[in-house]
This record gives sequence, structure tokens and C-alpha cells, in this order.
Amino acid sequence: MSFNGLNDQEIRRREELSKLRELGVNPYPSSYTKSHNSSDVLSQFSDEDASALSDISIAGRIVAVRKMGKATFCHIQDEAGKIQVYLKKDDLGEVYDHFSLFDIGDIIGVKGYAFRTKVGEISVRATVLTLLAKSLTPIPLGKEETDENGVVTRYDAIADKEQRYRKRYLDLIANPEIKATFIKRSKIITAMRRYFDERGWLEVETPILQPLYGGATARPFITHHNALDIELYLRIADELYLKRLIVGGFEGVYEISKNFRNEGMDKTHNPEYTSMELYVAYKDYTWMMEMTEDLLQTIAMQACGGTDVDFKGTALSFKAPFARAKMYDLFQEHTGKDLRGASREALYAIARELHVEVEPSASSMKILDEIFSEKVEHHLVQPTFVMDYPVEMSPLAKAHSTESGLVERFELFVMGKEVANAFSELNDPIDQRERLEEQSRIRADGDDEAMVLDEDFLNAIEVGMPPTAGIGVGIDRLVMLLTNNDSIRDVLFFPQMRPEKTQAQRSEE
RNA sequence: GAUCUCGUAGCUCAGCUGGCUAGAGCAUUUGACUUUUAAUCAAAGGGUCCUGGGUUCGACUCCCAGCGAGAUCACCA
Repeated sequence: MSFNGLNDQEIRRREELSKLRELGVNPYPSSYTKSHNSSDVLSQFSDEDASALSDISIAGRIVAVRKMGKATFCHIQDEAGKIQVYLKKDDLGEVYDHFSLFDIGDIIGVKGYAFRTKVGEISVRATVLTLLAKSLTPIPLGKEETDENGVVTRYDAIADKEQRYRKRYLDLIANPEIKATFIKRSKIITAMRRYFDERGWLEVETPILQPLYGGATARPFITHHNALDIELYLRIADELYLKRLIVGGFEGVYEISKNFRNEGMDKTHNPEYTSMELYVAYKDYTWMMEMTEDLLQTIAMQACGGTDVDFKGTALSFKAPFARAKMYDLFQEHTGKDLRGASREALYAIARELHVEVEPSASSMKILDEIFSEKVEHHLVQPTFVMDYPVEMSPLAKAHSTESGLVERFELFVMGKEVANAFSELNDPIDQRERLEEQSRIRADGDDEAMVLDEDFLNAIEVGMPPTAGIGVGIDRLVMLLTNNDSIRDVLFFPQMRPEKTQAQRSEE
């Protein structure tokens, strides 16, 4: 065995591993029968009658050891929490001596009985001690102190954000409270799925590898299929495939899936992220708004226990109904200007007047977008539906039934961020073709985020799609809001990080 | 992509306007200790000071470049 590149602690643990094997201890047995979780023991223990917990077995990782000669206290951590274990030479005989070859980080099984120590902590006294997995790497576990009020102070735990994201397994061990965020994330998705399933909408799967990408304006990732010798794109949205399924006769389909966008990364953007898209036939965006507020209210209640949540000091209410505002009314309210029907030149002049910086060559849409971002968005703190967007901004949305130049679209904003985007889906094939051809022209003019023309999708719309309402929800952003996290990296187990350069890579350059 | 800040032991950090052998606590090792709880007491080992250049008699410290991270902005839903 080579110890090259290992530090003293890593070498010592390998030596201990060999010693254990020599003593006939299997450091990696196949299974272990657990009767209780730590939390079960703590909640079920009774001082009056300890017989219920007189023969139990628990298992977990050693996270703290206090050795006092022929008796040792340690804490083990399992999925549900931590519990103290009491080991005594008299009880364990030579197995007690093996314990000196165990380390913080090792996973052990403990069979024994629950009791309360002199100082009052419910603990498990071991009659049988089993090593379940020897740990070969020191784990950066901080010591903890719990005061009379049960407030836990942790010292020196792994704090470096980079390490926490790159080695999430260590983060989860050393900072187990972050599990709550991920458990809530799972509950949010489960609640959403349950809501849709109860209404009879079908969960489906559509291709991630696509010969053409579409459904959103974004730059894609490109990959290559060897056997077909073609370029394939990682999807940027589910929209065009889900609509094909509505054309095919399904009347409610949804997909919870990863999308991939080849763009910048920051607090609210990860190159791969989770979105949910739902399409329901014979409905429009008004119906969809009502569904959305009911959905989010339901999710908040099921995942957070109520419709009121705290986000970094702001009290948010997900109690339906949400505020609704037309986009142009919001412009009027926050800029004092009526931008309806304004020409590009007029918009440009207004932007300058409002001190909103825009490129002189910017399109009307770009200018509107800028003014909205700078002057309106940050006012939308509580959940707010912004309705009725200009047609040019929304090539897949249906023209508004009463207002020309607009489409039946809404976006849901919370804390100034977009959480959902929905519209009455465009099902007029002629109109759809013209809009996508316009996108092709914009693309040809150099905007590589404009949509690609997908003939097969147009063919599907020509076959005939019923009136349909569709929505996309950014799951990560929703989870951020409901778990009080302001960085997307804290709601993803494994956020994308720049790979660390190896020594070899460095010397090549 | 731009700017600012940061990178020292397994972990958390100190290290002055450049100056002796780079420190502390935890973790680790050895010894003591059969109800401890940030256990305690005694001793010991452990460093590519992010990397590579430069300035200097002398660099953890100053300068340049690079790598990585965080924050802000830009881009982007």
C-alpha cells in the first residue's frame, strides 16, 4: 500500500484499518439491523419505565468522543439527529479496546439499552459495539456546545463556501441543519406533483437531447451523437414537446425536469436548473393565474406549514389571491409615463429621461425590458402577477382577446424576481409561423438567443392544438423563497463549480 | 466579462511599517482518568504560507502574472 500524498492522519487511519483486520474485525460488513433512530430513542424514553428501550440497536457516524480511561462517551449522528452512547470496559471487554482504533467519522452500530446519565442526557449504553465502516479521511467536525436553552453553538465547523459546495457530503455531515432545506425542497416538489396528479394531469418525459432547441430565448449547450454523427442540443425548455403532446390528444401534461442554459452563473442562475412546465387544454391564462395562486398556497401550506414565510427579514404571504397588475399600468404607476403604443424613439427618450441606461440601437422590447427591470421589478415584493405583455416579447403566446399589440401572458414576481411565466398558448398556425420567422430574422441579425425555427413544431400546430394554457415555474427560485435562501447554490446539492486545475494541467500550460 | 475582497496545519483563525526556528485553539499521537458533554490534565508530531516570477542582504508580508472562491455589476430569466 502506498501512502504517497497522504497526510499523517490519513496514514494513521489506514494503519488502524490494517490492525482491525488483523484483530479479525471486518471494517466494512454488509448490513446492520437498526431498531431505532436517534430521535426515536430521545422521544420514546421514559424515566418511569425504561423497559420499552431495554434492547435497541442504533447506528450512525461518530461525531464526538470523550474518553475517560475505561469508560467512553461518544455521540453518533444518524439521519434524524444525534445521540450519546456510553461505552464501558466492563460491558464490552476486549471490544472496548478496539474502540481506540475507531475515529471520529467512523460509522458504528450500537446494541444496548437507553438510560439517562447522571447529568441528565438520554443515552444508549452499549452491550455490543460493531464497526460498520471505517473512515479514512479526517472530517472537519466542529465541537458543539448546547446551553440551558438548547441553543447549539458550533465551533470551527467547515465554513469555506467553496469546500461546502464542492464536497457537499462533508457539509451535510458537519452542518446537518442544511438538510432541512433539501428536505423542504423535496416536499415542495412532492406537493406540486400531488396537486397535479389529483387533477388528473399526466406527468410525462420529453427529450433532453434535441436536434433543435426551442421554447425560450437562451443559448444552448451543444453536444455530439457519435452513431448519428449529428449535433444535439441540451434542452432549454420543455414547451415545444409538451405542446406536441397536447396536439396528440392529452388534455393535461406536466414535466418536472432539468433545463440547461449556456449563460452566466450567479446567485440566481445555475447552468442546469429545475423547471416545471404544465399545459392544460381548453383553458386560458386567467384560469392559469387562479390555478397558480392556489397551487403555491397549497405548496406553502404543505411544505412550510402555512402561507406566511420569512425571507431574509421580509414577511411574504402566499395566501391567495395574489396581487394582479397589467404591465403598462405598472409602468404608469412607477414611472408616471404611459408607454402604451409608444414608438421606439419615444421609448428611448423616456428611458433617458428616467436615467435608465440603454444602448442607442436597442429595440423597443429591450428598452421596455430595461425600464421594467430598473423601475418596476423591485417593487414587486409580495407575489404579484404581471399581465399582458407586448407581442414582440412573447413569440409563443396568443394575441390578447381585447387589446391589440399585447398577448395573454403573465409572469409571477416575488421579491422582485420572476418565479413563473405563463400564457394562453398561441395555436393559430399562421400567426405562429410568422412570429417564428420574425425570430429567425432577429437571429440572422446576430441575436443568437432568438428562437430557432422548428418546422416539425409548426407542423404540429397546423394539425391543430386546442386552446391551451401553459406555465413554467422555476423550481429552484421557488425553493429559495420558501426556504429563506438567497443563493441558488444553497438549494442545489451540487451547484456547478469551475473545476479545480490539477498540477498536470498547470504544467501543460 | 469587469471591479473589489480573500487564499497560512485536517478544521477555525492570528501573524505589525519586510527581520531570528511561521503561532494558537480544536483535531491527531502517547500517558493519566469507569457518568462525561466545547470533558480535564501532561507531553509530542503535523506547514508547497494557493502557484509561478520579480524587488530586496532578507518575502507569509511588497510588486506582476496565473489559479480558485466570495461579493457587486454587466450579460441572462
